[in-house]
Amino acid sequence: MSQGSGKTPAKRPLTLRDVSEASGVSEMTVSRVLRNRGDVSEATRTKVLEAARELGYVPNKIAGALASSRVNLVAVIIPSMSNMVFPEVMTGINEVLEGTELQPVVGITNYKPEREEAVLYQMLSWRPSGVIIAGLEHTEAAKAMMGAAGIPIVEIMDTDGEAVDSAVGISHRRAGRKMAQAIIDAGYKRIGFLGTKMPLDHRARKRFEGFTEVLAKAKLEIADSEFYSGGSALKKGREMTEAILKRNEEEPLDFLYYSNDMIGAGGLMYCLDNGIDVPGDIGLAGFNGIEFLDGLPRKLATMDACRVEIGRAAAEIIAKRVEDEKAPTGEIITLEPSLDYGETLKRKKKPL
Amino acid sequence: MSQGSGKTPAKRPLTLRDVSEASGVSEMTVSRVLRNRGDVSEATRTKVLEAARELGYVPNKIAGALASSRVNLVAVIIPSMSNMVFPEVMTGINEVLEGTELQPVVGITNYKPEREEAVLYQMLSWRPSGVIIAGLEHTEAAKAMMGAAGIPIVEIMDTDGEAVDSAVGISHRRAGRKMAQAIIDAGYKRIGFLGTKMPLDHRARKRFEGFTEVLAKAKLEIADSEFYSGGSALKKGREMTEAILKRNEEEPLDFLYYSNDMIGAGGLMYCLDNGIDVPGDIGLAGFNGIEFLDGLPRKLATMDACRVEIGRAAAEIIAKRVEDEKAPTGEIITLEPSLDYGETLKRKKKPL
DNA sequence: GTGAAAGCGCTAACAA
DNA sequence: TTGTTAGCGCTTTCAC
Repeated sequence: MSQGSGKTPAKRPLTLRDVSEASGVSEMTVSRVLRNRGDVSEATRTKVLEAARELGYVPNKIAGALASSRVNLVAVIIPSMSNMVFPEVMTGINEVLEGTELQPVVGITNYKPEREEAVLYQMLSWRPSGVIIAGLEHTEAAKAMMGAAGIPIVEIMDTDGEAVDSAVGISHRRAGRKMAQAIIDAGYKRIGFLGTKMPLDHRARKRFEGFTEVLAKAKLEIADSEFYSGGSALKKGREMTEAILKRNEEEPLDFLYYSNDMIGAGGLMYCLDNGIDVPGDIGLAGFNGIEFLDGLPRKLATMDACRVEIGRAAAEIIAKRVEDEKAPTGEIITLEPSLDYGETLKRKKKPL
Repeated sequence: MSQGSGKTPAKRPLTLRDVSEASGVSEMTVSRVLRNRGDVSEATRTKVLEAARELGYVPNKIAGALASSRVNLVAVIIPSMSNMVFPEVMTGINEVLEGTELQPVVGITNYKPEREEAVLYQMLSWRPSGVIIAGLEHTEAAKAMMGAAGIPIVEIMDTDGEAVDSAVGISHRRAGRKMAQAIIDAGYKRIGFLGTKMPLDHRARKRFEGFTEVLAKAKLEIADSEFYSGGSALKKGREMTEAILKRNEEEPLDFLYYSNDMIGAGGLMYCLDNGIDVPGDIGLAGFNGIEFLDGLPRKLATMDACRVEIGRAAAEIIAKRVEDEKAPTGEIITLEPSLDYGETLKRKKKPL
């Protein structure tokens, strides 16, 4: 059976040569069999496969990759794994890569540019076949590395800016604008903003910019805002909502725009627990369109960030480029975020 | 600056030799500088570093790993990334590995043994320094591979069974027993069970077994049960709760035990929305202790699975073994799951 | 259909 | 402190 079970003590890892000797077939042919390359007679193929299984041989990809200068790894570099959004992007990436030889390898940056640079460097040192990386904002060094890597690079989530190579995402500015317009159309006037205290979350920033821009055109502005960092987002949503509402009792807010669905859900619960009429007294909206929202007592208005689709499209770009060296570079795919009114944002008062 | 920016067109990836030529220092010494190994004069060190930066050189770990037969990768093989529990395990693993040269590489199995086997094979073919893998149940082939790999293997989450090498986790049987005892002590009698339809989730199964075992000792048994698969767990929790309660109206249930916190949260919301007195009319409990629960209108009783701690301990075992070849193998660490009564499970009626 | 020779880009071990 | 010589385990290439 396996190397460990009996005869041979597990010391030196097995090599092709061991399989070659055990099967009486040359290393080269063993290699061919194991990779399903070239013509090999059924007889030798069987001999080799048997010997390999018998020994418990696991090929050494390090050596293989060095010799062939082909590495079937795709580096995926994202800020975090704990906020529901990136796991969904991963789902999309996996869906596509499962149909290929390519394997995703994930690196986490925690929204820190210098960490991103380090992770990218580590990843590139394994000479992956491609890179999928969140965002368009990177250190100069990171951009230089990606520019010089000579492999397909896909920047995801965001298309408001300059891509190194390809990009797939939504315009967060546009998402912010769209939400602002819906809120204005519904007749809300005193709008509060609640978000994360993350100067480095460029996408949240861009949404905010688009949002305020449209408000300004309607002669409105954010009436008050509240920021948090760390902790249970649901709980923070509650707490911030309570704080911002209490702070504005003399001149009450009539809408709360949350920078993500989780704090939005917390806010919704706070309102419901306190008998606040949503969306009558106050409207609410989040961002992301996480599946989770379906289970809430009332469906939160949100805007879908097309996460799975972004993952899929990004992986497809890489797969295509790996398959065909001459596939076009610099492809930019802008998805359209869709607004879900849920049950916490009134529809437009009157048609335009 | 970088290779791409100007003079040299990005074609062949840069090698040590390029840096060697650019700096007029031997390849060997360049290698030493880049790895901070051995004594190198400050002068040459500077020359080399400058040349490397100038060219935008990124070392080739494939070649390095092959030459040194050292790979600073730790394979982490887990069933899923989308249920809050494994991201937390990852947090623990990262915390520890960040202090070392080691890098985690994650593979996802979707609770499928054959997928696990394939992922393991892929991972081992990169000759990682260690493996952290969820669960104690694997295919025979997978166990053989791990046995023969000659690297530290840590099976995590569960300690009810035989480990290949080391293990860190809780006893899920014990967790089930403990929860059953608390429920019985609180005086509940008609207990419903709600869980996932996942024959391959061995840990859920073991909890269930421990749970029913203790009920049996108290001459009780599960009055009814409900299972789901896929979809929004929160929503499913609601739906299943409604279904199981309606189905038992003539002889009402007084406790619902959920196999995870997310469906438990859905059930809690259902009860609150429908004016059911929790934990008076009916008690509720989940499993996992996810941070998320803090934001609910009422804190759900749960049992902490020690996820971050498990990740930390597993990573520490690997790190120790990598550092010291002769560190002991076969270490088993059993953590104690702690019961959190929250606000949905009454305390014991009277002291024993 | 099969095998032999020559590296892939780096590092261990030794020499200078 | 620095350089030289052999590989690491595979695949490429070319010969048979």
